[in-house]
Amino acid sequence: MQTFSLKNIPFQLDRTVSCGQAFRWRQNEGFWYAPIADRVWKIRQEGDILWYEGPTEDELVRYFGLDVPLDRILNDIDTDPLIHAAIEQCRGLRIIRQDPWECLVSYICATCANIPGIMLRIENLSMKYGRNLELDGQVFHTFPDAEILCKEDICAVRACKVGYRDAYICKAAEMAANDPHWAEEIQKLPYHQAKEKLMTLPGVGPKVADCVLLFAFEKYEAFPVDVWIERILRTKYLGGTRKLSYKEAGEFARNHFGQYAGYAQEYLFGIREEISSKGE
DNA sequence: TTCCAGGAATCTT
DNA sequence: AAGATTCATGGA
Repeated sequence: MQTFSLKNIPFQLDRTVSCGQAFRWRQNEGFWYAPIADRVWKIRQEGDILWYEGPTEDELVRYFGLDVPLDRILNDIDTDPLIHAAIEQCRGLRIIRQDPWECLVSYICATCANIPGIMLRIENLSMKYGRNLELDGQVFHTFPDAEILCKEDICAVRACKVGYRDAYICKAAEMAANDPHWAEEIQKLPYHQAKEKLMTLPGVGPKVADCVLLFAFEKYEAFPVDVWIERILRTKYLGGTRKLSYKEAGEFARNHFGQYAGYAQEYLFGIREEISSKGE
């Protein structure tokens, strides 16, 4: 087991892995476990110490974005009382740098589903098509490569209970398998062009594209607007009754929160239940 | 049972 | 350019 010192590095592991941005982390006896790429990662936080095994230190820092100047970003987006409260409550929540392929399929599976439902679908796909890994007597499954999924029949994929998303997943697999450099190309593009390119895939609309850009491509202008975020913007920021269009919501947010609007989105998402249950 | 969920595609106005 | 409908599934 290795250690990493978080001195002067704000980080909350629990919040970061359980806030709904990544779908494969599970807690067991004080540790968080997840299959990341080809290995199982095991990690826990005690104050400003991380205990971990699985990744190298560089991989750990990169995945959790520990090299990102979080305090500076939070200071930058801290433009009103509500986001201020979210920052107070969630400080240390970081945006994870996920694998682009797994992230893409995950958010294709995320449409019209709650977080437990998304996790189930990802797990089903991985159990059926991934490879087995084991740690501490627990079995994990790698996320299936595009090269594997693109050879699958739509019906076989559908058996993973992905519903109408079956064809979308197969199409995405075909794209990724035929164009191994797709992710590098997206990475190079500025936000709006990267988004347009992702949206050429069936099953990838503005919301899914924004999630993938934010959680896998470090495009922090991306501001995913789901039903929760739309409700918060409408009732707490714009005081309106009319439902906001996706474009309106995103433009307002980027204008209001600035270049790190994506972080603001994740912090507001982090307190979505509290906001919604305390009445309009 | 009913309603809802990190929506998108397709059809109607 | 906006609305309404449909899609499939599981959680609450």
